[in-house]
Amino acid sequence: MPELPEVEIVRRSLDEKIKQKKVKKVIVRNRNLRFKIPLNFGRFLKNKKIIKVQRFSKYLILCLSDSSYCLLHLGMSGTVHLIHSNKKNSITNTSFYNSPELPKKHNHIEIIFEGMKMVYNDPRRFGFFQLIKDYSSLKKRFNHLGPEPFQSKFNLRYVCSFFKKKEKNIKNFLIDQNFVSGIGNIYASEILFLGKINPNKKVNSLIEKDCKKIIFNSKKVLFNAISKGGSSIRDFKNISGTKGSFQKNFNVYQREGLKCKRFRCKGIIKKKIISNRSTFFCNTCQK
DNA sequence: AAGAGGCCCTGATAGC
DNA sequence: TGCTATCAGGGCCTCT
Repeated sequence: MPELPEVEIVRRSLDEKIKQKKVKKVIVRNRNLRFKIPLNFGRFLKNKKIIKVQRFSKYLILCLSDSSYCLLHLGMSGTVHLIHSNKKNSITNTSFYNSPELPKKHNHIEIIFEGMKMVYNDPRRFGFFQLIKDYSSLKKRFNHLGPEPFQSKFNLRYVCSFFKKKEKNIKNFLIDQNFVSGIGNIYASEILFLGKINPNKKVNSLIEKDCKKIIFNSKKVLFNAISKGGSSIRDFKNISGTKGSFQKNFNVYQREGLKCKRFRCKGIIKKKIISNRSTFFCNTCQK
């Protein structure tokens, strides 16, 4: 599910629901995620308040009351569920309602608050939690990441200078988090379609106008996706169980063999594997 | 240094 | 029905 827009949707509902809540208890059911959940995980979180929930790129950041942080990355298949209990003060037992949304398998972590708990589910285990002791460690943790498309640092000078002398194709760069962070495999294809740029094009052959289009459309696609509640493919739902609808706005992603949606374009959408990831584009209007 | 490729996992679906 | 192969929204590591 998760590129920047989907993570932002999760962040918003999480922030609304658990802000100012105090962690009463943590249950680690399965420590095996991308990084093994450390043994002190529960102890670290217990009795701390969630001041707010922030996000950078595809990372959720739980800001804790002692100025430490708990990072959460959803990987490919991570989902967050909030389960409300009907009875207060009975958190030691299993007195929570089991939401119909909560999967039976792969519930790794439960963070229990007054009256509700947050459950992290992740079948493929590519997601992770990380405990960060202070702000400078948090900065360091994100050091390798490029700017988000929304940041002013993601500007023409930055993009052009990054592209100089680089031999990789543009699709590859859009999903390269060192270059720009938050764009994943779906939105990369969509961004290139809007700019009429062929995903195979080498970045050192892009002209300034192309770079401008990439910057503009990166913001546009992500912004639109957020405003539609993200994309729900394979039944992604947000925390409240509502689906996003941006998948209805896909121009190319998962549209192999279908007609190009661009006005007057007679092209057919092609699918090509570029650096091991499916890439969709119109080979007529994307030059 | 940059780029290609492989790997970490489970589950859904397609094809036989 | 049941097998196998392929693919999936990400990130990190190694090798050249």
